[in-house]
Amino acid sequence: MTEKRIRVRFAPSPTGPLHIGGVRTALYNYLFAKKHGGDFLLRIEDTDQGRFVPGAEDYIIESLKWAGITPNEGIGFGEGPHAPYKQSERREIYKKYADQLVNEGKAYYAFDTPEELEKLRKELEESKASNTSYSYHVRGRMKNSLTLPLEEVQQRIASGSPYVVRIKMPENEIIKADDIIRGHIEVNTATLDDKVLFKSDGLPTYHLANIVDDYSMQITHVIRGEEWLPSLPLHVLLYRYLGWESVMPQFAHLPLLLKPDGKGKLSKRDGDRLGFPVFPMNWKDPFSGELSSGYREAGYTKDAFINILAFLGWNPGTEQELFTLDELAQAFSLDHVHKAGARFDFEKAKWFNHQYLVKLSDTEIAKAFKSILAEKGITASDDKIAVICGLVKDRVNFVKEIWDQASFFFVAPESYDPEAIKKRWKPETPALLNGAKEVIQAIEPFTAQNIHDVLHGYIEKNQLNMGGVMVPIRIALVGTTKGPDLQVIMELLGKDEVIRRIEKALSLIKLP
RNA sequence: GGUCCGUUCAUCUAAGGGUUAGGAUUCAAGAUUUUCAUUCUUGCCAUAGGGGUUCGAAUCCCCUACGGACUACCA
Repeated sequence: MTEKRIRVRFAPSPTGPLHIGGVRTALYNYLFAKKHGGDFLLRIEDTDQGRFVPGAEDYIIESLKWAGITPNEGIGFGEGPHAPYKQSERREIYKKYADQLVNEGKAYYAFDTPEELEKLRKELEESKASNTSYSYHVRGRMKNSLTLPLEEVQQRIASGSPYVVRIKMPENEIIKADDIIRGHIEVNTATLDDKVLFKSDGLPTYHLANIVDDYSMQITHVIRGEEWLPSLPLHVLLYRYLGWESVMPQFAHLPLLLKPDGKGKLSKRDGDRLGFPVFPMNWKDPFSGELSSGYREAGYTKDAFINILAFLGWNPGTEQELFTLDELAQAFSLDHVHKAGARFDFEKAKWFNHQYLVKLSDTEIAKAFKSILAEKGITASDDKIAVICGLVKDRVNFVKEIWDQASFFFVAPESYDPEAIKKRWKPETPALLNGAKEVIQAIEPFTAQNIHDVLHGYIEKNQLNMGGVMVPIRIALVGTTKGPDLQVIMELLGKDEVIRRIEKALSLIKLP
C-alpha cells in the first residue's frame, strides 16, 4: 500500500478580516503539511453572498503572506490543479451532488417559507421538545418532497418556486466519528436536524460545499476550529451518503482562543477594548470605516507573531520556547495540541517579541528605526543609528519604543526628571560638575575607554564619590538617571555637545 | 432548553497509574551595574469539588459545579 500524500487546506470565508484564531488554524495546517511533506492549500468559502465583505479576501491572502504561512496551491498563490479555489466559482459542481442525494432518497426538496419555519421553531420551543429543529420528528408535517405529491413537487420546481435541499437524517442511529485531538465521538441522529445542504439561491451551504471540495481536492486531514465539532456527525454522514467514506479525511478540531479577561471566545471587539491587536494586520471596515489594529503595524516581527500563535494550544513537549517557522514545522504534531481553549496572554506576547528583537542584528533594527527618525525629521549616519539601536535594544519590546530610550542621542533634554534631581542633585553638585567639565575638556581622544580612564582617575585622585559625579553628568546629558553606559553616551555625543549639555544643566537646574 | 466538548499556578503549558507536580510569562527579592535595562540566582503561586477503581490517581470511571461551542436557506 502506498502512503497517501498529505493534503490539508485552510478554508476561510471572506466575511471580514481574518482574526488571529483563523491565522492559527492556517498555521497549524501549514505546519502539519510541511512536517509530512504534503500540500497546503487555500480555498475561499464564499457561499454566503449576503455576508461578503469587500477586501476581506485580499486581506486573508496578504496576512498569510506576511506571516509566511504560504499555501503551495490556491487563491493568491498560483492556483493549482484543482482550480478554481473559490466556491462561488464552483457552483455548478455542487448542484449535481445535491440532486444525486435527492434521487437516492438521502435528501429531499423542501418548500417551507421563512414564516413557516419560524412558526415551527416557536412551536417546538414552546412544547419543550428536546429537539427543536427541522428534524425527522417533524419533517412529515412540513412542505417537502416527502409529504407533497410527486406532481406538485415537480410542478413547483418547474415553475421556479424557491426550494432548498435538506439531508434526510436517519432515525435513531448512532453516528460514530473519530477526532485526532478529541478521540472517539458518538452522537444519536435523534438529536440532529435535517440540515439545509443547498440553498434557494442556488449555492450550497458550508456543509455540502466543504465535503464536495475536500473530496475533489483530495484532502486527507481536516484541521479546523472546535466550533465545527458539533457538525462532525453530519459531515461523516455526508461522506457516507456520497459514497466517499473510504476516502474520508481525518479530522482534528482545534481548541478555541478565549478572551484574555472574562468569558467567551476571543472576538473582534476585544482588541480595542483591551488594547492589543486581534488581527494580523490593520484593517479598515469598508462599511463603518472603523479601524482595527494589527500585529504587523503594532511592531511585532512575523517570527514572534508565528511563535506566539504556535504556542496557543500547542507545545513541543520539550522546554524549548523559541522556534523559527522551519523549526516549528519539524517539531509540530497534532498529538501535542491541547484540548482546552487558550486564553491570550499579552504580556507573554511582548516577551516573545523582545526575544526576537534582540536577536536581530543592530543594522536590521536600525533600518526600521531610521524611518521613525525620518518622521521626526532627524537624520544620522546608518552606523551611528545601528550603534545606538544596539545600545538600547535590551530595554525595549518594539522598535518604536527605541525612541523613548534613545531620543537624547539626537536631541538634548528639554527638561530633567524631578525625581532624579531631588535624589541626586546636591548642593556640592555644581562645583563637582564644573570640575568634571574641566577634566572632560582635556580628554583627547574622546573615546569611551579614554573617558572612562581619565574620569575614574580624576575621581579617585580627588577622593570623590563616583555616583556623586557620574550621576549628575548623566542627568545633564540624558535628563534622567537611566540609560546605557555613560562613557559610551559621551563618546557618541562628542565632546562639544557634552560640555554644552553640562553647562545647560548647570544653568537650568536649581537646587531643590 | 437541547446536543457536544472541555477543566493542572494569575496566564501559556509539561507530567500518557509511582516525580519534592516541571518549565515559561507576570509579580517579588537578591547579585551585577556610577544609573536604568539586560543577565544570573532565589522566591510566591495549581491538579474545580465529591465519590469510586487501585498497593498507588492530575492521569481511569461516575456524579456535581463551572466554562465553552453548536443549536440559520452563516461559515
